[in-house]
Amino acid sequence: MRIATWNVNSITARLPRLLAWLESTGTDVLCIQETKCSAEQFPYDELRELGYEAAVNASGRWNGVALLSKVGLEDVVAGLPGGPDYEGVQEPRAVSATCGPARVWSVYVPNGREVDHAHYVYKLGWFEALTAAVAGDAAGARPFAVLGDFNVAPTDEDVWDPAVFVGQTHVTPAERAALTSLREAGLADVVPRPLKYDRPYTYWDYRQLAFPKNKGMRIDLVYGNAPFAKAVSDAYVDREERKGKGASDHAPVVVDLDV
DNA sequence: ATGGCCGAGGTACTCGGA
Repeated sequence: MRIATWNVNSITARLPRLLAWLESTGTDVLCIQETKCSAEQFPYDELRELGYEAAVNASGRWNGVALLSKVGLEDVVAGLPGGPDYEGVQEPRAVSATCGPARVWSVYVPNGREVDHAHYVYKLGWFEALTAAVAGDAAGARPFAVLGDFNVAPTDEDVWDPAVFVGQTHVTPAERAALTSLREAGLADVVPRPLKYDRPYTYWDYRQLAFPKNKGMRIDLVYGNAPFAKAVSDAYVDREERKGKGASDHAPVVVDLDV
């Protein structure tokens, strides 16, 4: 089974590339972030024609997540149970379902904006609720994984120049400790291989030629429990999808499982 | 080739992204 995660930065803007990519890769399950669409705008029909069922948690121009599956989509939960509000709103940042042999979450963790900003406090609270919500499945015998845009670079090796990020979000000890807590709950960082260069970055800013210069970050992560991690036969970042006109600023992370 | 931001809402420009 092939499972992947991709922050598409608007499913409407990305639809032609998304459909072509799904067909060319034969992906069975895709976790999508930043759909940036309302529930009504979601392209169910186009995806159904390619054989995908969809579970969607989306409410407009910001955020929004989805799960696509060709191998079944059962017991869908929209949202993060026990998750915090931001400015009084439960934002659409999580959706989970059982896809064939695996239980899967698609998550779009809050950005945080600036260290100690209210959004940063929200980000840490969101991680805390996520860890509590997944603890049971993480310790279970069924293959289980949380995939998505975690908005944290796990180590200094996961940013193109650590000096540039000093004092900024995505690299702080508190954010990295949140990832450590997830690992302590039983999830392992399934690190993909890069298709070029030495580091498996998944995000490159649109500005200042960041992609051609490989000024990237690894912030799109696959956190799987032991049965999931044991089944991984390959994992890679599809940087080809970051090329050219009409690309997202994130590349897909693809994981092949023997299940 | 991979090239100096992009997308949504709404129709000027602001917000969010990391």
